[in-house]
Amino acid sequence: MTDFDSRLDRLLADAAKIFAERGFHGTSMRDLSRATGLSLSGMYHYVPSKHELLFRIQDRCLGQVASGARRAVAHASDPERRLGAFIQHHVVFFASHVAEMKVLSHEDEELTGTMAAQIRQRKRAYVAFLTELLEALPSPAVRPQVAAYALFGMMNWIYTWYHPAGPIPPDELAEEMARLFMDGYQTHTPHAAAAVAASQGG
Amino acid sequence: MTDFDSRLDRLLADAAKIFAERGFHGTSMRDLSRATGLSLSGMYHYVPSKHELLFRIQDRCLGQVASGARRAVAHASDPERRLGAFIQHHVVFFASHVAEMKVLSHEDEELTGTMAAQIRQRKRAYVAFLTELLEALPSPAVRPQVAAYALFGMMNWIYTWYHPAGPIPPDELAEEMARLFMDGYQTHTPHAAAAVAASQGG
DNA sequence: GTTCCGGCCGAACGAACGTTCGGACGGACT
DNA sequence: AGTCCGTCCGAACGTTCGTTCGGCCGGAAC
Repeated sequence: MTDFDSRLDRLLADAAKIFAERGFHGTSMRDLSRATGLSLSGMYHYVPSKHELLFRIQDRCLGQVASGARRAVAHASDPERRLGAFIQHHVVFFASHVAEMKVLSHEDEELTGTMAAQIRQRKRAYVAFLTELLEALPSPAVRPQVAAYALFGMMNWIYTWYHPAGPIPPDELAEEMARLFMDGYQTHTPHAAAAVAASQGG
Repeated sequence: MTDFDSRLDRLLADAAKIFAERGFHGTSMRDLSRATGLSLSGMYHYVPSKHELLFRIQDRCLGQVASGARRAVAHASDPERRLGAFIQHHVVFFASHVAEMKVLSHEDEELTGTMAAQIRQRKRAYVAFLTELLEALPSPAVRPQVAAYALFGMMNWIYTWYHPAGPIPPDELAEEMARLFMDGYQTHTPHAAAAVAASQGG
């Protein structure tokens, strides 16, 4: 990796943090200048525009979750474990890349033209990937599409309340969300609830 | 209701629509002027600032969901039905007030000072209300707080993909989400799945 | 030792921003 | 007829925005 590339990476990471804090429109290039230590005009040697900065952040992050998910799912044998692996990976990845994932989730409609189209397409592919996992595991009551969006909502909402350094470790949160999605909050089917309780020694 | 108040209501509704489309920071007072038909300075007869406009939209909407939820829950007898009523109401309300609810969900960190504090407090109360419903209905595997945020995520994510006029009617979506939250996607407990399938004649 | 070039900057550009101000208009009161 | 007040406006305020431009600087190339 060249010197230029590593400096660019640093810029993207810093920018993601500020975008996550103040929002894309709420952040000025001067804010980024202050946060990165680069001068206002200096940043334009790494990126041709503020929008491209957002695009690069989103595109890179999307590539990382998607390829990570594919890798995680590949290791699992049956459809149910595959779905579990997807959830586990997405939640843990989210927790360890909060800024980028918040920017990816929250600044969804700020890009236009080609950049917007490319991000939209990659997002669709990622959603389709989950939908296929769900279709391989049909539910009697819930449409796969609805289930996919509901699950993404559950997981992506994380950035509004969850603190990775708080009392709940990321992998525990992932486990809890996987269980919630697969088995439900489960209060009115005592036998199933008891089975789950027994299986965890509680 | 005075003439002034009804005009203000109209302004808030129009502004909510534009805020939902372009975001708070992405919307200029000139955009709102164009959309409402009022002049740029004319709008300042109804509201002292752009931020107060956002606050009024959020505050009113929050009051409506919260009181609606209380009303819906009051009619239900047992804890499980109460939770179901809450979900049903929240989803259906969301679907019929998409713009306002999107602004309420998405423009969460744009207010400051007193206005931010007031909205934050009312939101906390609304979350607490759901958390109490969940605590009255303990789950063996999922913490009520996690369940509450997961459920809100599932429901509030709606604005990113759901179209009320599309193939899925709001009350059907609500039903599906309630079932998903309570029973889970349910594929590995055949007896429970079969029971649900039988109960709906499938 | 001179040239060259990538990295970086200060200063400035025109445009757009939220907000203000003085006044125009018209119906209700005296 | 004259006054008042709520409604609304055009024009402008100062500020901040994203972006550009000309040039400085230091090390590599010749």
